[in-house]
Amino acid sequence: MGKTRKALKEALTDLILEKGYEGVTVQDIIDRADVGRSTFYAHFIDKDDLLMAILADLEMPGLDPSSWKPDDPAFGWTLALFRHFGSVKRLFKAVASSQSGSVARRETTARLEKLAQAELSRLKAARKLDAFRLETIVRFVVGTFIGFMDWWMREENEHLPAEQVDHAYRSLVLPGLANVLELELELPKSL
Amino acid sequence: MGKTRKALKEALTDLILEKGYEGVTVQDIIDRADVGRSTFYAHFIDKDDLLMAILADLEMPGLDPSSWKPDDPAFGWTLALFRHFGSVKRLFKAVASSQSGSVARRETTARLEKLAQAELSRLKAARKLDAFRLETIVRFVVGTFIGFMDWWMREENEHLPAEQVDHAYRSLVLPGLANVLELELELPKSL
DNA sequence: TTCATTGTTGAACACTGTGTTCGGTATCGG
DNA sequence: CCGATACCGAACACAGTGTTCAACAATGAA
Repeated sequence: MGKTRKALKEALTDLILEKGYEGVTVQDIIDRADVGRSTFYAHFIDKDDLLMAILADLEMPGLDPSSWKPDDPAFGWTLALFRHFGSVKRLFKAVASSQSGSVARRETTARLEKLAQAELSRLKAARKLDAFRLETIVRFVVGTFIGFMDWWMREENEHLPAEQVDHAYRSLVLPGLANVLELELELPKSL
Repeated sequence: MGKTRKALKEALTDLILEKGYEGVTVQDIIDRADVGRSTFYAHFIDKDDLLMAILADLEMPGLDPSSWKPDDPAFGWTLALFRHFGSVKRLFKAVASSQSGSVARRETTARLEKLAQAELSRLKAARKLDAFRLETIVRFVVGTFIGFMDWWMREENEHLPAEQVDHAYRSLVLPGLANVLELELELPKSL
């Protein structure tokens, strides 16, 4: 349960979307959640801590590298990722928007990097790469993914279906991977 | 001149590198610069304003789209950009590191987007694109560029020559562009 | 030199926001 | 009804911001 915790998380989510993370004060949060000041600090260390709790609510389910099969298409799971984040759009916007900044962003990035890492070591082509190049590629894959998420979450693009975003992502990112990994990947073409 | 202004800019640059933008207080700055509190506010509105002044010091010179010739190679100027930012590494790290956050980052991004925009409208292939796809591509080019800069500025990668960073950037980014623009670009291969 | 201008100083202040403390109240299972 | 647990909110100490002001220093022109 935790009715109070939930109220606090919802309050912060709302407020971030209204005026950005930096602009929200603890007072704002407890007013909105209708909760006493000391109660807030009984549940969370500070504002950042509450943000992390919200972040935890958008865990990525079913994106477990251990469930991948050897001949799944390369990076075939990106659509599922876009779909998942799309389904928790509101939370994602609050948590990963450029305003809420670094805290949550680092977390998300780290998780995605593990995914990409796993995918690359699955593809035999990655064997040719030393740790250094591998890290470059991982950052490229994840950085662009986050970039597309940011772009998708902008008001003008919100309405786009996950399929279209994924298609754009793959059109722009996969060719570069194919190039450096010396792999053949199915490339979508027109944007 | 502006001896005081200079002292303040140098103080903030130092301090950001030491403990991150958020952690620096106005008191820290004026102590380091050996300047009175009121003097600080006589010169700058606030900490952000001072940061912007530092940012202005890394203007990108000679990267003027109007100097490009019609048959320059596509995106041939990225090396010059990497070189330039590399030459003001210290400033760049202070100003654009993930810690100093959004303010400066937005500025830099906006400038780079203008560059990329200009380049795309120079390439005849861009004619086929509507504003929507064009914006996607611009964000991709600039987002990845900033991503590479971030990566380059990490302690472990600092020593890399601009040429190598540019090579990695082009290897990963250009193929995607070639794909969606239906262009032939000279692609560097191995990372 | 004298004088005015311009830049600088630092103490004092009001203000906003943080995180803690504590006595008191509400709620609820047993 | 009891006691445990959660919650309340006022009060507080603290850190940081941005402003104000009277006084001081440096410069340079007349």
